Amino acid sequence: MFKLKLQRLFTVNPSIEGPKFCSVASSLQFLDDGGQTNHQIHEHNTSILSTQIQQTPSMDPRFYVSALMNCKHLQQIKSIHAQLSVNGLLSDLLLINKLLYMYVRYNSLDDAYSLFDKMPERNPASWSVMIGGFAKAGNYTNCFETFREYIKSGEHLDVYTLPSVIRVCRDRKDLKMGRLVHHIAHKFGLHKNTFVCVALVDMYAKCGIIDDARKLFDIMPERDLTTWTVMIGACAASGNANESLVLFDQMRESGLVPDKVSMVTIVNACAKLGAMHKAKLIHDLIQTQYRSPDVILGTAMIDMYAKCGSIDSARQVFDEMPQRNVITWSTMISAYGYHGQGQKALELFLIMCKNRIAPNKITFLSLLYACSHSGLVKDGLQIFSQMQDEYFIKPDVKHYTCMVDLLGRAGRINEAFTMIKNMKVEKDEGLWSAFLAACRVYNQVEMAQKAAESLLEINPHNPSHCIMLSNIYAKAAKWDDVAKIRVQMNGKNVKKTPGLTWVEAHNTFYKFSSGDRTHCESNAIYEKLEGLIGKLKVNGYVPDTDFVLHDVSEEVKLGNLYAHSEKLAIAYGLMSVPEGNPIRVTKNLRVCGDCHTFIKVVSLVEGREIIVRDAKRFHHVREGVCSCGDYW
DNA sequence: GTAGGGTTAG
Repeated sequence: MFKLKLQRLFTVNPSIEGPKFCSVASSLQFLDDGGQTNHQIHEHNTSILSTQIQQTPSMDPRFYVSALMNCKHLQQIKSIHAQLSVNGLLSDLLLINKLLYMYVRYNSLDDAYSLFDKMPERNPASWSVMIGGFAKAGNYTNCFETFREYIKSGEHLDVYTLPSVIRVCRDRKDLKMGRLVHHIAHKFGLHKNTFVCVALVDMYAKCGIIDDARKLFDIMPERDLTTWTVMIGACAASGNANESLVLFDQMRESGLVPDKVSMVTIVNACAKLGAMHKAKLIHDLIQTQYRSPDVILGTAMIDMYAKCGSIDSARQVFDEMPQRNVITWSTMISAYGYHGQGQKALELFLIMCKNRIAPNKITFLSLLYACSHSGLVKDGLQIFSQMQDEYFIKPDVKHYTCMVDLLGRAGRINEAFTMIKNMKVEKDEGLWSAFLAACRVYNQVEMAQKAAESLLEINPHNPSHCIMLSNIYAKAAKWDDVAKIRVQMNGKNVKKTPGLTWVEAHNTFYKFSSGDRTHCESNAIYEKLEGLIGKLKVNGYVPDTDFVLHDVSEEVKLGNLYAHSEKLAIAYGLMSVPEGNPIRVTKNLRVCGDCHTFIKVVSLVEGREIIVRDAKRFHHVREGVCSCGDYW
């Protein structure tokens, strides 16, 4: 139909060629795309179009502008470019800028630059399009270089260029350049522009300078939805998701209504925090505003509920979503993984394949992770082969790490080591750490030493490697070696990250550190804990001092264990969370083995469900049994 | 011609 119409038009107007032809063709295509079926309207529009072309002089640059805008292929742009050359129109700045813009839009930066380079004169738009093009393409060197030329050229700097350049600084985490651009913005009086400020806030935040980001945010003359959203996301990214929630409320109080993007940002903050009470409130808010979430928002909500400990709510959101993509499915598979439901992850993968959703690298990573955390060694090995043989996805170091973890947890240390030796991709810290952790569980001191040496070679400054090796020596009672590492660590000024646990009660979080006495009900908490441990011992709980990692006497070891942050948090949870409700606990590190046993016995003796989110996964503990199957 | 969104090993 479309072809026919074009042919007819061409017969009526044989003079139509090049850009005019493109323009007419695109317009007709547009009419077709609009589902316009009325034949008469078609005829009418077609005739208006041809009359216009006949009446307008062919040298009018406006024609070429509209023809350019209608281009659908790079080849069309090039053909118009050639026509402009022939007609001597390459001195029209507006037209060249449009051409430049189209080259950038169709990712042909070489064409764009060769045009830009030859331009006899340029205006700020020319610079901005070229620099923005380099920025979007991730061509940092050319972006900065062209920006430098722009500044040097003495041409007026308008507001459009800066955000692109700042975004590049953000992506490269180039704080030095970022500060320089900030300085330039001041110099040209553009530092109060909202677009510039938002880009700067985002840049500082992503470079880890959250204080500078916040200062800038606080003094901004006007804050729109995007500004707030950037700041809310920045807080969550810098580890202060609680502040994100505070800002979100302030934003709403200021009269702004969150859109989908800001909802996604706050949903993420909630996921980071693991705050179930907030998750429900935000879900309600989303439901009042939208009939159903879009793919991105829905996916974020699945992740939020999963990370807040409710795999059932996550699945419900998943089931109710009108549209899902590979990321949605992968998110749900990951969720089953860190909730220790490997079998469900595998089942979901089968359904996903039946639905003809093509899995990607991350889907497989989530599957392998799920297998490793549920002890499904055979399935994991099979998935690993399937990924390569059926889907032709090459494993990267993360997939190998999962495999090493899978084999290592199952005690198949030699197989894991063979895999590491034979793999063709570069080995990193994570890979060796996974292997080292397995060596530690199975007391393979010599293998552990190999791993630790590789680790310290890759990164001599990472304290956790030193701590891990010291833990292995401690477990093997090699106290001399422990002492040596401790001395090394002191010399390097490396310290162990302190363990912290939060418990959710009275719609808020209470934080505990090891041996904490800062809570106002501290005395009662210790009393509760003491009574609890007495009760537990009667039920067969024996403190496991293997997990105390200093060379101290048994008595002192017991004392340290006794006041671990998770024990204090759970004691307080028992006091303050109403009976019948689960106790929700979040720990910044992984739960130690003794605390894990403690939690299981508490769940049995007190008849309480305890949901623990540690640095890597969830433990659902009920009636003395943990969902991780003691396998974490 | 300029700013903000989802999954991922240890």
